[in-house]
Amino acid sequence: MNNNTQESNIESCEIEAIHRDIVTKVSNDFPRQKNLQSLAGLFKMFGDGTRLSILWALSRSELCVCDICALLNLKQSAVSHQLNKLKMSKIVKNRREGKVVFYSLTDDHVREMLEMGMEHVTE
Amino acid sequence: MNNNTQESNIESCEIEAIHRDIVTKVSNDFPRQKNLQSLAGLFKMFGDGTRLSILWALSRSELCVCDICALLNLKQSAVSHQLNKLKMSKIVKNRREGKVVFYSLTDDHVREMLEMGMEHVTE
DNA sequence: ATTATATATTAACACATGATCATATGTTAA
DNA sequence: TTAACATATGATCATGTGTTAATATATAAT
Repeated sequence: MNNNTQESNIESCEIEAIHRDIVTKVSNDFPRQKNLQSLAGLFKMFGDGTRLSILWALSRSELCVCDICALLNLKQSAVSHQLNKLKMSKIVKNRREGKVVFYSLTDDHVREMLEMGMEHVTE
Repeated sequence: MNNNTQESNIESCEIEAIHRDIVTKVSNDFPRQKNLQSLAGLFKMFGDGTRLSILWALSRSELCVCDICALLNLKQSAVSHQLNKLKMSKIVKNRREGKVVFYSLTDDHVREMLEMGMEHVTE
């Protein structure tokens, strides 16, 4: 009877109240903030047309910067900047061979995510 | 001998040249610009901490706006704005029940993508 | 009708982001 | 060393984006 009682199934939402049972349940196996932020950061890298094109290309073959520029018709500087971001995010890696730097995906997870996403879009 | 010949495996990159054979190969089964843009748009929705939290919550249970606010400790306005974007992107749908509006994921693809991404992050 | 509650919308602002240009760095060959 | 080339980096600018406060709308109860 006192107001500490958590009454569920009552649809009042005065300040913070809600369907408390459900919220509690969802709240229990919720990812750590840290992981959610990382995940958002990962998705963010996929969330730009230029980067996504680059990633798709790299999912087909290792490529040098110049290849990517030609393939996607982008300025070298733009490509380099985006590759740097992708590298910071550990999504791509690179190796130098003389003057040329080759980029490739760090692992197959990325490829899978691209393809799963593409399914969603094209279905 | 004339300069129309496409010499591959020659590492010159004067203006647009490159490893032309590889570029051509990659270029062939490249997604349509339209689809790439859609896909980038989809990933962009996942690429924000607030939205991602909301989506993760919704992947566990249908929730009303108020539930989400309480669960994630966010302002109602912020939640409403992000839910609107997610709805525009066809990632979530909603139904009204009296004063309360319940949101849920439109399909299971989203859940799969979230989990696949989380694997990548937590491994 | 009036009130209370849940959600949506608008405008404003601070901040993040991508493209570009100019320039720097690193590598090879002469 | 110098020249040529591939790539990287820094600064700038225009645009995009998330949050907020204030307000509007919608529904239900009195």
